[in-house]
Amino acid sequence: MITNKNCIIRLSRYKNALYRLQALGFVKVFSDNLADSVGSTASQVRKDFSLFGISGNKKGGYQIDILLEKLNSILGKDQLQKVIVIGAGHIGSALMRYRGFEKEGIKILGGFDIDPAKINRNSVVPILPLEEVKAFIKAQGIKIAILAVPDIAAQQAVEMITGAGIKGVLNFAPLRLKDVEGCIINNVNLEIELENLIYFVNVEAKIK
Amino acid sequence: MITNKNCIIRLSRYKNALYRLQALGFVKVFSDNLADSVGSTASQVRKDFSLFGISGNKKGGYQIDILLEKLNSILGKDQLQKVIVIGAGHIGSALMRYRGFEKEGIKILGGFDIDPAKINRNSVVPILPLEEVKAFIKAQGIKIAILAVPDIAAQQAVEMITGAGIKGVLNFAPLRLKDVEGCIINNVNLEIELENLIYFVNVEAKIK
DNA sequence: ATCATATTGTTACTATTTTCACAATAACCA
DNA sequence: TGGTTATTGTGAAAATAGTAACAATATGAT
Ligand SMILES: NC(=O)c1ccc[n+]([C@@H]2O[C@H](COP(=O)([O-])OP(=O)(O)OC[C@H]3O[C@@H](n4cnc5c(N)ncnc54)[C@H](O)[C@@H]3O)[C@@H](O)[C@H]2O)c1
Ligand SMILES: NC(=O)c1ccc[n+]([C@@H]2O[C@H](COP(=O)([O-])OP(=O)(O)OC[C@H]3O[C@@H](n4cnc5c(N)ncnc54)[C@H](O)[C@@H]3O)[C@@H](O)[C@H]2O)c1
Repeated sequence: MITNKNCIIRLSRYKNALYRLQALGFVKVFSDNLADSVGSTASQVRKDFSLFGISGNKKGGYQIDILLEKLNSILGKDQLQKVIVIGAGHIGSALMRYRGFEKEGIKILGGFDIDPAKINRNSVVPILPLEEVKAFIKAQGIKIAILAVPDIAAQQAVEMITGAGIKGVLNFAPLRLKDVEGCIINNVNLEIELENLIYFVNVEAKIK
Repeated sequence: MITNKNCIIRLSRYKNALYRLQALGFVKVFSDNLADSVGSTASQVRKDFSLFGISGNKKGGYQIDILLEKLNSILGKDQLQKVIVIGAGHIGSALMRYRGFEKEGIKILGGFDIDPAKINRNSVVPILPLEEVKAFIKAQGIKIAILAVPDIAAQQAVEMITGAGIKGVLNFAPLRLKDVEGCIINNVNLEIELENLIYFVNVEAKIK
């Protein structure tokens, strides 16, 4: 079982590139085409596929539609992925208004907030009171949540939603949440992303 | 010169943890304390420090204030980091309204948009017309930009701002931008982040 | 039908990253 | 003061990730 995060990210990139190639009318693809479109190497592409038992045709490359089917299945794109957002503030609202997730088969079913002023049951993605989140998760069988609450509220929120059945959290609050048994917590820490970028820009500047 | 991105991310985490420890009244810290607070190992902490020539005291651990000074210097936190945002839509606005960057010494000086309706020279972070971006970058000596424009606009936007002196871009558009000589492009691809999380949640579910 | 060629799939190799282990030594204690 | 102990700093080992090489083979050309 593959636990290499970068490898899975590459699979997403291959998938995206394949849709583009398909839209351009291509029916098959070679490992080096695909490598070019995602900025990788042909070896890496074949190695990645090999890890998942994906095979093509000697001299014939890979048939795009079959490849897409396999990648989509690995990535869970053969079923609609239901997601909720906790915290309907700046980031939470931006995510809920974003149309890009739907064409990726990711549907945000609702947002939840403690601030009564944020509640709106009639918006495209309804914003509901936090008290309803547990029932909602259970009723809809939701596994994935995006956490966009202030950092002081994050730990408690995670415990609440994992208690109700959430198995994966994408956390935007800039702190390390305590591991929860049976739940994967991934972080999007934009402060750290920027700090990282700044470091590498400075390093480059020093070389010259 | 260290090019290991994860290592630099860990430095950011150490730094953040050290501020928390300092706020709690601690003056010195041991590698295993620090490891605990960031979810790493004592060996990893000492190795990371060793790579940057940071040393502590045998049996005495590390003095937090000195350590912070060194980490801050490595991470470029000893000077204000000026940033601009291209695209004042949902994500761009959320970022510009976010107060969290300032306490990290990161200041968003302005946003730029092609849509005249978005322009607002009087908001806390002024939103200016895109035509002014080149002059602004040069006048203010800006090196870092956050790109929050629709994907079709992203490539052209990058070329424009790198031409004016931008050396690092944090790109939110879900596509691979062509490398630009002398500029580092890091991506925050939230579709892929979610896809990744979904994969690992599914894998966990299958194990059981 | 045969041959030359292009491309895969996998194994072997290399590089990078993390972990381990322990000598060196500063701090503390009796 | 001398001995004991806790902790660092680092080089060696292990684990992980990525690259290269090439045998196997399907395809298309003649
Ligand atoms: N906005 C950004 O650009 C940005 C950038 C980096 C990190 N972040 C992080 O993302 C998180 C959200 O940021 P934001 O700017 O959207 O903040 P925000 O204040 O705009 O929104 C937070 C929302 O969460 C709600 N909330 C508070 N406690 C809650 C709880 N227990 N349960 C449910 N909802 C709750 C609030 O009512 C508010 O609507 C924060 O942790 C912030 O540090 C934001
Ligand atoms: N909103 C999200 O939650 C979200 C999630 C994932 C990815 N993204 C990506 O982030 C980017 C921005 O998303 P958004 O939701 O903020 O979009 P948005 O449409 O709300 O905002 C985009 C803004 O960019 C401006 N713009 C267009 N072309 C421009 C140009 N050439 N120069 C300057 N400004 C220009 C538009 O006028 C608009 O104000 C997109 O690439 C999107 O795919 C957004």
